[in-house]
Parts: sequence; C-alpha cells; structure tokens
Amino acid sequence: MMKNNNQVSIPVIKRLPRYHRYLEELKEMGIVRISSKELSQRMGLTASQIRQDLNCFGGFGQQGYGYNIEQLYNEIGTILGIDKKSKAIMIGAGNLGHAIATHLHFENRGFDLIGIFDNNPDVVGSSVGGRIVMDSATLDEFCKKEKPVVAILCIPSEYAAENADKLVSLGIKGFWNFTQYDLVSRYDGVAVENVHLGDSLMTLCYQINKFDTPNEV
Amino acid sequence: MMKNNNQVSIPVIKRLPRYHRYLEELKEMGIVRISSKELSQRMGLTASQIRQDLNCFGGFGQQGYGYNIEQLYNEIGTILGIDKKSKAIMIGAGNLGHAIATHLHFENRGFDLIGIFDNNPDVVGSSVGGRIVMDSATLDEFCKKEKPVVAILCIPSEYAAENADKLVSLGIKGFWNFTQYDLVSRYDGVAVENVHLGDSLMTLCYQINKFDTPNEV
DNA sequence: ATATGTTTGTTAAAAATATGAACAAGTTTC
DNA sequence: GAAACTTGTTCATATTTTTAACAAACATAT
Repeated sequence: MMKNNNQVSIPVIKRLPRYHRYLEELKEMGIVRISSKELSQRMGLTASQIRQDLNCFGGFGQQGYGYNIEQLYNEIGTILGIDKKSKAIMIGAGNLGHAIATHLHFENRGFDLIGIFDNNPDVVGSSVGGRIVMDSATLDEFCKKEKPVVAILCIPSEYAAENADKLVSLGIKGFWNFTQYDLVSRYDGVAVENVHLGDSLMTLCYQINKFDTPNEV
Repeated sequence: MMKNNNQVSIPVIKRLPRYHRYLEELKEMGIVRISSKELSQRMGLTASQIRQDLNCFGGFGQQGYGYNIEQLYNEIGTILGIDKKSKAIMIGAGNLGHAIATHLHFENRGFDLIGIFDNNPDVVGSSVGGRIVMDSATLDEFCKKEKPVVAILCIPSEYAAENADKLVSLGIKGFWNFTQYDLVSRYDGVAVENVHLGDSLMTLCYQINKFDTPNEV
C-alpha cells in the first residue's frame, strides 16, 4: 500500500501527527468515514492539502466514498512508525526530565523508555514514573547491552555537546533535544527533533507585543 | 530605528530567537563585532538570509564593519519584546506545569509569571518555584484585578477548550498551549503558540524509522 | 440499470520562501 | 590616499509549499 517514501518533505511529516489526533477523535466518536472536504473544515486547512499529504504515502481513500477513518488512522500510525517501539533513554532527571518522563505516553508514540540517567547523587536511585534513575557512570555499559536508539536530552545546555557526541558514539540514532544547544547537522544519519521552549516563548512574546505596538516607521 | 513591521513572515520571526541565542553566546565570549558572513558560517545558513532577515526590521550593521554584537543582541531583544515583561498565568500545576514554571526563565523572555492555578485541593497552597499555587475558583477575581495577558495551559487536553474560552473572556490575549487541543484560529486577535510534545515525539519516531525502512515500492 | 451526485488521485498552476549574484556607498586598515 | 571589507538593497533564480482543477471511479437512489 505504501508508495515511495524517498523524499517526503518535513512540513508534511509534521502534519501527520495532527491528522492522527483528529482521526483518533473521530474514531472515538464512532464516525466511520470522512471526506477530505469535511476533515479540512474541521482542521482548518484545505481539502487539497490533505489529499496531497496523504498521497505522498499512497491512496488510502476511495472516490465517491472518502476515507475510512479507522483504516486511515492505522495507516498514518504505520507511516509514523508508532508500532515499532524503539528503545529510548533519558539523560537528565531534573524538573523537566521528570515531567517529560511521567507526563508523556511514550508507548503510544513508538517508543519504550528503558532508562533514565543522571549524575546527581541526590537523584540517582530515586523513582521517576516508576523507573529508577541510574547513575550516568553506568551509561556506557547500559548502552552496549540494551542498544537504545534514541536519547532524550533534558540536561543543561552547556553539557549538550559532549553528551551528544558520546551518545552518538554509543549508537544513538536520534535525539529529542530539550536543551537550547543546536544539534543541527552535527552528525550524519542522526535524527534531531528540537523542543526549544525558550524560542517558543519568545515567539509568543513577539506575537503578543506586535498587536499593541504602534507602527513607528 | 525600527522599520515597518506590518508584515514580517512567520519563518523570519521563528529565526529571531536563534539569532538571539548565538549573539548572546558571542557576547559572553567577549567578541565585539561580527560580519554576516562569519555568523552565517557559525549558524549554518547563508549571509544573504541573515542580512535579509535583519533588514525586515532595520539596518543594524555598518559597511566595512559588520554588526556590533551587543547592539544587535539588544535590538533583536527589543523586536521580540522581551523587555516588556507581560503578565502571565499558568493553568495547571501538575508534573508538566511544575517543570515549566521552575525550569524556564520567564523574566529573560518577556514575561512575568504572576500566578499559578490548579483545581486539585492537594496541589493548591503548595509552592512551585517559590510561587504558591492558587485555587482555580479564584481565577476570575485574580484576572480582573491583575489583568494578565498570557495564559500557559498545562491542563489535560479535554479541559482546554472550556478553559481557553473562559480565559479569553477574562482578557487573555495569548496562549502558550501545552495541551494536545488545537487552539488554532478559535479567536481573533489572540496569539497561540503551541508546544505539541506528542506531535514532536511522533515526528522523531518517523525520522528514526525512515532510515532503516527498506523501500517497498 | 441508469442517472446523478460525490470524492478521490493526480496534474498543473500559483504563491511563498529561500538562495545567489551584484553593486553603490560607507568603513576600516594599512 | 588606496585597497580591502561589508552592509543594505535590488534583482533574478531556484526551491518549496499551497491551491485549484478535473477526469476517473465509486455510491446512492430511483
């Protein structure tokens, strides 16, 4: 069913989780089928874009009928790979790491969080979301044995570079980066998904002040 | 000094915080000036783009010299409005809210977090980052008195819509939305900055699995 | 069965965004 | 004062992303 996924653009990929969310909601409402037109109205975009996005991966709909919601939901899940359950580890169990580890449902999004590491003796040994925080000193050994593929960086920005280098050498193929440090294009074949909360907040700041700033040409 | 900010594209705005970060780093390294060429090499983009981005707001450089780092840093800060210190409140003091409230430096990014609210009696009254969590029942009164402009939503997605509607009626002009709920275009003149962590994780999931999936055309 | 209305997949056009080249004018440096 | 830089700006081009259009396929109703 799947088409060539050789070069699907990032913006398309970024929209898939949103489709997935809306479809899940529709599914739970008991709705069976939907047209690109109606979905577009619900989501606030054009029907054309929906059809084109989906056709990057294959034809999941049917003329005159539309899309079967459950089928499309599953297809998008497969495209995203959330049935794979890749092994992930978290580096840093501070405030943010703690919240991410307990708040997110990794298992619903293609990951299995198999280890949390910190170098603070006060934190090592404590429980975070039912998982015991391990000492960073044992990271090498752990990785060689368990072979995680993704690392979640919840450490201070100044330690990001050295940690990332080390993790890549230990076989990590992707980062979920919560630090301010730019991991962009530092390594080949390593995926990086940045969550720059500070940048996001500043963008909001701009938008807020834009409205009530008089034009001062 | 500022040009017309009537219609600067979102991609440009989203790049400003990154410029800001790099300039801060250069400033702390004691470097005084930099050319668009050198900055472009450090940041992995073209000198042309940097000059064009900056010129959306005005001419901050000087021929033959380049840009004064401290000055440009301050200018970008002003453009983003981080000196304004807009009043912000947080709704939801669970794991994530707790982490956001204690981890982020709001005062460096144009905001002053003046209140945290929750409706869980076990949480109300506790201290989060030095701030006492207030009862959601007192939200109306608080807003009428303090007039916050931004709300940070750290509540379960199913309560997002009702809370947002209420907050808008109480004068909120912008949301930092950590829920999965789509606040897009629900209100006019209200800024929304989404942090969809689940979507971000699924995007990473796709990228990870893309590499090791054989083409099945 | 047939006609009518719906909706997809796909192609083509349009819009937005990014890139690159060029250059006069102002600075710095020697 | 001359040579080397570098910006702000303009223009042309390339790339990416979005929107529009429509034939072919299906559903539904009579």
